[in-house]
Amino acid sequence: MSAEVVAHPTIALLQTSSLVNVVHAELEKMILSGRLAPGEKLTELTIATKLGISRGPLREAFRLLEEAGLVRITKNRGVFVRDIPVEEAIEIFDLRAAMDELVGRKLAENITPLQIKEIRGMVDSMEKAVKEKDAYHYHLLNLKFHDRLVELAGNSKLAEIYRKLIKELSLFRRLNLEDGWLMPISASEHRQIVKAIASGDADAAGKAMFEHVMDSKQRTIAHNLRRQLHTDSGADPQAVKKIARNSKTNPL
Amino acid sequence: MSAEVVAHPTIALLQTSSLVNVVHAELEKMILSGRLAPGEKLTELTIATKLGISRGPLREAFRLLEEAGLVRITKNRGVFVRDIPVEEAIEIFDLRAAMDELVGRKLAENITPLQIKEIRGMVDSMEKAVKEKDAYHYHLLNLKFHDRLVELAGNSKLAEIYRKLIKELSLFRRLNLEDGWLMPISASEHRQIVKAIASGDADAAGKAMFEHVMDSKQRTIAHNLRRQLHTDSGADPQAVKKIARNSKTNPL
DNA sequence: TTTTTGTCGATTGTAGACAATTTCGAAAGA
DNA sequence: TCTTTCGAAATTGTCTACAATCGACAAAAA
Repeated sequence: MSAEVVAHPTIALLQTSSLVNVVHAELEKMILSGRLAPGEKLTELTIATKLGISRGPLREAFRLLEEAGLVRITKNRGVFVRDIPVEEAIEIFDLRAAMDELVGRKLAENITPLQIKEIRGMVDSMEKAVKEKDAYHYHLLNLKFHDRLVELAGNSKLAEIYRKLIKELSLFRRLNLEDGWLMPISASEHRQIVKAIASGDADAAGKAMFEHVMDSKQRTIAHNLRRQLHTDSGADPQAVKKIARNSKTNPL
Repeated sequence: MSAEVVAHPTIALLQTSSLVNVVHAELEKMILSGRLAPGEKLTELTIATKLGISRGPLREAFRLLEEAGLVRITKNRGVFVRDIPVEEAIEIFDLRAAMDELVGRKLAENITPLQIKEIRGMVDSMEKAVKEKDAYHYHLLNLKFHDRLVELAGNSKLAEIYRKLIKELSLFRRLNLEDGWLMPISASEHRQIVKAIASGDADAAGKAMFEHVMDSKQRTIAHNLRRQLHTDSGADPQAVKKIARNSKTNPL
């Protein structure tokens, strides 16, 4: 008979993680944290040497990142951290809004009292961060809050795709971290979302989630356009206005 | 000044497609067509030799397929065509239903008369296939119909993810091709979808799309369970019933 | 000066070799 | 007969080497 499998952490790690997995995770972390900036070139030999591995596994990790939308691979040119254009960010926000609406509906119908307590606690933490004007901590809590909501909705495929979208989005909005003045608004919306979910009103919960994401989209896009106007003085104001308008009137 | 770039087909092909891309496309085709069946092992050396390439590019192609959810890679064990479990198929259907509802809403609001004519033509073709009892042709037209609808919805990210989901689903439901007796039902639902879209009623169009996918899910799951009961005589009827019930009462 | 062409260095694409691990069958033992 | 053990063959993981391609700069031509 087979003996009971006792997972020793180190052994389990060796069994599951190849160089490809480790490198993939490491690169993803570096990209999402911004240590590798959008547009930056990832030279194979440089990175491979830095990590102490050969180019083979690294190239495999690159392919994983490519399919996930985090890097762009151009033949004979190399690998670059992807730069998400505004249009794509808008599309992702619209898609996310739709998915989150579903999450809200689903949660309003199925959430347990214990889970309500849990997410209410997360909102409390976020309001605490607002009071302390800790934008970074708020940012992390915000991500965790939405991630947990999607997880609780009970469709793992939905959660998987949602997380992928969030990762891609973070390539676009990282520079948005500093807009601390928006935290109070965002926080009150979270409070409202939890309230709607707890009330069991699917329509209200779905609407609250949808609106929250669309508001977040407005804030992010507007902030980004403002920033672009500052840096690229050559930007076409007409085009910018057009994008801003579309981003408002196309809720998907 | 820069001369106009005239794309010579062969040169363009060489510039864009590396071995990895070609092999990736080829393997995907083989998986989706069923020539490589779910659960089947993909031995590196065998395939590399058969394709006349080395293992390096092949392994990179495997990573692309892995991230797309078409194969599963287990360390030191190898690469296997993924076998989509019923639970996951159900999740995908639910997700698809939600996405298609959005597609319906969006189309009802924005579709042009020319586009209406186009999709109406596709429905005509499908009804023709029904009359001729050409299940295979109907299947292809059906895929094309839904793909086109998503494309017309105007959110490329949505379309991209939708297509990915369809590919994964096809790993589950290929065996469903022969349920020819359901074609008339499906076809009439298509007719109704186009009608709702053309009427400009977003709610109706969204609902028609949603219901169509959920019906399709019911048909597919039921057919699959029936089939499993035939082959695996050891299946637990209780569990089957439970799955069937959940698949009905959890519209996401 | 401006444009074109040629060459070199750097980088990516692919192949092959070796090491590490798993699989499978045969032999030994219960 | 069934289980266990052992080892060879098959397969995957990783590395190194070589070929193909690109980008940049210098030299030549207009």
